[in-house]
Amino acid sequence: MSYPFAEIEPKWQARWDEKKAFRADPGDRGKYYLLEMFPYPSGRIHMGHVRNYTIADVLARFRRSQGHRVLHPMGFDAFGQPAENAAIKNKTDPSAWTQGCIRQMRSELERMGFSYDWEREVVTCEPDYYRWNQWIFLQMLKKGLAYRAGAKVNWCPNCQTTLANEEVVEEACWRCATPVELKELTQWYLKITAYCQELLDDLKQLSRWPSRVITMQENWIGRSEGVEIGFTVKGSGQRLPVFTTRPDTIFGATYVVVAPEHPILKEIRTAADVKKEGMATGAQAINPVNGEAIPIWTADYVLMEYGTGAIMAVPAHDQRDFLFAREHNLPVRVVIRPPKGGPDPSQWTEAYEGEGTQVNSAQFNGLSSAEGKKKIAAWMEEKKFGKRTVRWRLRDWLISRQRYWGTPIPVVHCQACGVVPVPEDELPVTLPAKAPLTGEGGSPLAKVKAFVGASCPRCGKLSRRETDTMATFFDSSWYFLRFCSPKEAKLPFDPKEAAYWMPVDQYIGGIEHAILHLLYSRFFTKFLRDEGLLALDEPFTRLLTQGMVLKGGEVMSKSKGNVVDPDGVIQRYGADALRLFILFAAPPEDQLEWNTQAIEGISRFLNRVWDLAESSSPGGPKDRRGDLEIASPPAGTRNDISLRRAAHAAIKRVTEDLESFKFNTAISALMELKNAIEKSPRSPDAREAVETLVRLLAPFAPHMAEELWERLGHKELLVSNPWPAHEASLLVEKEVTLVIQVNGKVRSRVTVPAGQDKETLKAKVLADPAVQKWLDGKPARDLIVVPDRLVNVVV
RNA sequence: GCCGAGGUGGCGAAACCGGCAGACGCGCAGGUCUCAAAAACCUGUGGGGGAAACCCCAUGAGAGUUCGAUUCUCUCCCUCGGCACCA
Repeated sequence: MSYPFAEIEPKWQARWDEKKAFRADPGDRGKYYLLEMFPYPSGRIHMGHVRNYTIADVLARFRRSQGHRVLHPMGFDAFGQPAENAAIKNKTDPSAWTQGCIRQMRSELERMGFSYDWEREVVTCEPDYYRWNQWIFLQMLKKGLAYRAGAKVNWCPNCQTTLANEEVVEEACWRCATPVELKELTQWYLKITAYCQELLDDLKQLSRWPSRVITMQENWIGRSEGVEIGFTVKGSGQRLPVFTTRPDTIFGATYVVVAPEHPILKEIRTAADVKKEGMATGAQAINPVNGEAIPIWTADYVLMEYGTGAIMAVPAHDQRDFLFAREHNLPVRVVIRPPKGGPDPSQWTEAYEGEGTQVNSAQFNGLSSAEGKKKIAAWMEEKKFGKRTVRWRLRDWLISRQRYWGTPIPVVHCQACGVVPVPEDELPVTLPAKAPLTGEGGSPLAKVKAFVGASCPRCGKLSRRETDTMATFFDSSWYFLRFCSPKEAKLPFDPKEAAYWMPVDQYIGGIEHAILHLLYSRFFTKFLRDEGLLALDEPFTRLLTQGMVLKGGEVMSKSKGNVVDPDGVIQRYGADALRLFILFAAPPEDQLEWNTQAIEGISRFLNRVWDLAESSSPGGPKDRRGDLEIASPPAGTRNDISLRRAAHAAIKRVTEDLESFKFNTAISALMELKNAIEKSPRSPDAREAVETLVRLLAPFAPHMAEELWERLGHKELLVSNPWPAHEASLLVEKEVTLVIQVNGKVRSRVTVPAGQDKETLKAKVLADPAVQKWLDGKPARDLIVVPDRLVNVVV
């Protein structure tokens, strides 16, 4: 029979709630802000949530018992398109749908025993929250960091809305995988590119982030240093700047390529059709460094959005140019001689992109290409042929969405005054309760007459309210600040509270947010710092990205039909067993394969801990093995300290493992302690060992730990009990068993007093019959001693 | 192609700073209890040889450094994740 988890789990959840046990109250070891990426309220929690939040909860409980003042909040990222789609499908409205989902998820999170300070709950679709989205937007507008621009934008024909660059994955919508179209639209952007350099540089401060996240952000920001070179069109003299990172190859340019959308094509060509894969324009460009006229081509391998939309082609030293030149019979001129192989390009099968020696490069001949790169760039700048410059891959962030369930963008379009911001004291611009939702395109808000009609804040005339809403990534870019003072009414957050709690000491979430959410949050933090509301550069000191939960080697998903519902597992095994399993099955960053048999094993472990503790509590029943009488130990002498030692070794190990997030080995240490107690049930130290086990178990299986703690006769809550400390003196070994190796192979063992010197050991080891046998009469050449561990006899 | 992470029993995984490879758990095998089964409990469990003592092999493959390598260096193979006409 299992221990009664179905009774004790709700009992302790209610007790913790009653005692407000998880409020962010003072502690004497400083603050600790622990945050998980808050969930999108989709209906039910899934195993990914369980894993994410269990990892965090163990840390929260551990830090609390160490005396930290822990801020561990939870909220809901409640705006967004899925709620709108679900509302259409279920003939309800997004607000009601979302509120229902939140209730459901909140109760599931409570059933897991997660220790949140629910008084700080933040729900982004509440006007109390999104008014501050609008406020932040207006500050950005004032600073020119929010702007409207017409451009070709990514458009998802299925979702009927625009997408940010970050939301396009392999040229398809990140949400529904529909191929993305380009559409010319006037939209709202945030100027994240104003912070390019800082977003890149400050990655260096994030030494506690996983390196792959850093790399992904670096690649996404994509800084390249190069030279913008002033080519001109032959005849008209019109400017045609190109961007290159390889100024050392300028003398090898044999043609110029412009993007098919390049505006210059209108000037130099009359024919309207532009062959995408590549065609000559007939026009020529002048290379400023040598006055040479080279043909201008157009091809779609040159992108209008990057650099200047035009390149100088150096087929000898760029593989794409090389292939293009081969195909169109364009000349190849070598200007970097490789260390091996000659400069005859007709022999080449591919471009040489490495370093070498400058040739065919006028006064720069003979220089190494690395030197040539610097000298030629400097020379071009001096001669005004071009200027050194930096280009970024990162684009500004498109935030307009043509959807209903989001934060209204707080501006008004006036015929006379243009775009006019809604005054701050009129915020929030409230989302109307009802709007005609069809999912068929166009902003639903545009069809709500009462919403659209607004008087211009400047001239008072009837104007049209902006009907696009904000991308929900806006909402999640600063929610961690709102948690610091969730009821603040004058500003998005109280700067004093933020100064105390920020930065987030530990952030935990999925790797899928490595770019979007984390980059946007870093941007917002820097902006709010520049606004004087924050005094820090980076919001998240330490980041843990947990691995995915798989079943049958695949991510759990409805379409694959391999979803394991957390609630079902709780009913069958209890929340404590689920928590323990998910921590034990794999290290937190690794993928985790769901295994029903393994959770049976965890359940077995918990039952045995229960029996051990019960049999040692006053009047408790006997253990199921029937031979334990821990409650009334025989009047034994304390000559055997092995169980005490085991208990204190467990304290040390679990503490260290928790510090370094090694939950799986921490749990195996708990299992070892349990095994040790079972082996010496009559030891006079059994009671202390059991209590230690219960205390160490508390962060992992908090309900069982509280219940057993109470049954062991304690009155106070275990959550407010300090974390145990180990007695170092107990762990000092008086005797050690040394491994004896001969030539690096284990041949024997010897038990000796700890800390014995080499000479004494040598005599002992050489006298060992097994060593004698392997020496076979030969003298020992050397003796390597690793203190209290190993002796290696070298023959 | 570039960048990042990784490859250890039948499975999930351990192994501090270069020092007993496989802790802990699952599974499996044998046993106890039972009319029987399940549950629970006990014992064993990397591969090979041997009656046993004990010996040999083994951390993707191959080399190197070292008294000693899962750990450090080099080459190669494979898996997973991210980015990708970025000039």
